[in-house]
Amino acid sequence: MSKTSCVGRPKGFDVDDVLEKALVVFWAKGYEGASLSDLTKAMGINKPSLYSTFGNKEGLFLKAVDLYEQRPCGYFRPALEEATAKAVIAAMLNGAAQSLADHNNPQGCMLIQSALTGSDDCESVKQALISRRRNHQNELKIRLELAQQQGDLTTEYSAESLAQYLATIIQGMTIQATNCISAAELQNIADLALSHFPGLKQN
Amino acid sequence: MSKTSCVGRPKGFDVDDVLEKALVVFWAKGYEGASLSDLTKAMGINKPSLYSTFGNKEGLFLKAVDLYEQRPCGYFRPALEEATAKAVIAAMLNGAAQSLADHNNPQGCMLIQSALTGSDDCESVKQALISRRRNHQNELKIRLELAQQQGDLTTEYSAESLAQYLATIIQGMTIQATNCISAAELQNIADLALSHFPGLKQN
DNA sequence: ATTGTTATGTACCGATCGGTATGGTATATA
DNA sequence: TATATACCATACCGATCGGTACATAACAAT
Repeated sequence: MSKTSCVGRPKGFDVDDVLEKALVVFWAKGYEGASLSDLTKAMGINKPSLYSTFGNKEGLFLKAVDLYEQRPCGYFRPALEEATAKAVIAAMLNGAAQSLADHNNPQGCMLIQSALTGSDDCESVKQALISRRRNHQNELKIRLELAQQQGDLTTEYSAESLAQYLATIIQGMTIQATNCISAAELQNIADLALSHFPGLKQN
Repeated sequence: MSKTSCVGRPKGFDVDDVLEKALVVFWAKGYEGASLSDLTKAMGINKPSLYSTFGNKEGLFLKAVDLYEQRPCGYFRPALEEATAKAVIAAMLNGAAQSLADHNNPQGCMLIQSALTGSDDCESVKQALISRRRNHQNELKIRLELAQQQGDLTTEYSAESLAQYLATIIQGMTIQATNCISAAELQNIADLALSHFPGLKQN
């Protein structure tokens, strides 16, 4: 995408590498809680390098969010690929439980907690995250509609309602994950949710 | 409680009144997102008055959180007083749906969103909110244990698990409420959760 | 009216915020 | 080797951050 610059002094750092470092800082401290000195320290570069590469703080954050959604340990997209509604929902809940309990990562979900509140300056970032959350829920709705067509999810409730319900439970789990609860407790929540999820056929 | 000061110049404002104004600002912008100029402007007082009355920003915030939990429109404590487990859970879910949909308030739940992330400076505030969330969940657990003793909640699942599960759903609803969803959608989530809640007997 | 006490308004504090100007340094092309 | 180009380090910018010193204003007690 960005043409490899063939002239001039080469960059002294790997862009993807430092973006991962920035991601962790934003994930843990939020958009406004992460200062530029926090970021540059973690990334191992200084401000002019950051600005020439990523534009500004907001640009860096949005690229970090892109990375967050695309990283291989994400559970959302793979879950959508499961064969049945029950398998999709199980993969979502179990994936959330495992991912949120992973202590190699900051606690909680970056899409939710990094700009839930903030000063007026971060309104655009807040809206960007809300939009991503809604997009996720919509992708889930489309998958559940397909399940209803394929017959492995009842039509007692609309796919939209069920997608919203599942999204709510997962969002709740992301908050619980910030409350220092154990992996077993998170898994227990996932198990309860799956075993009582509306509209699932027994297989 | 605080003895009425009978000497010296009287305050030019009502303490509870300005605290309510501060509460709204913290609720909407979070602890760090709310600046002192935001606060003093909303409260109609200036900084020395704020500091002499509330100590500092953190003291003001904690007193605002106290007020948040005690205000008459809170649904949590009244729900605990309901007669049966099903009535308690229904009151929680319906109360959350109605409260979160009320556009006279900022979106979402102050206990969750006002310090979910932030700079290192706000660690004590974060912990204070986590502690309050856990206390709420514990009060709910105790109520559900009573329900199990009284026989209107099965013992298939522990009261602790069920309290955590309900807390998760409500916390998820508070996030959904920040995503600009409608009152009807929130109520629909509450209805789904209640009709599929584990351990409830049919009455 | 004087005194003691408390509240208020203004102006200020050092620190940090996000962001940038500048000059030196390292590399590819010619 | 000369030159153009891009990166890096430092030092700096105005604005805002949370918090406070100080003088004045308003009240109660005397």
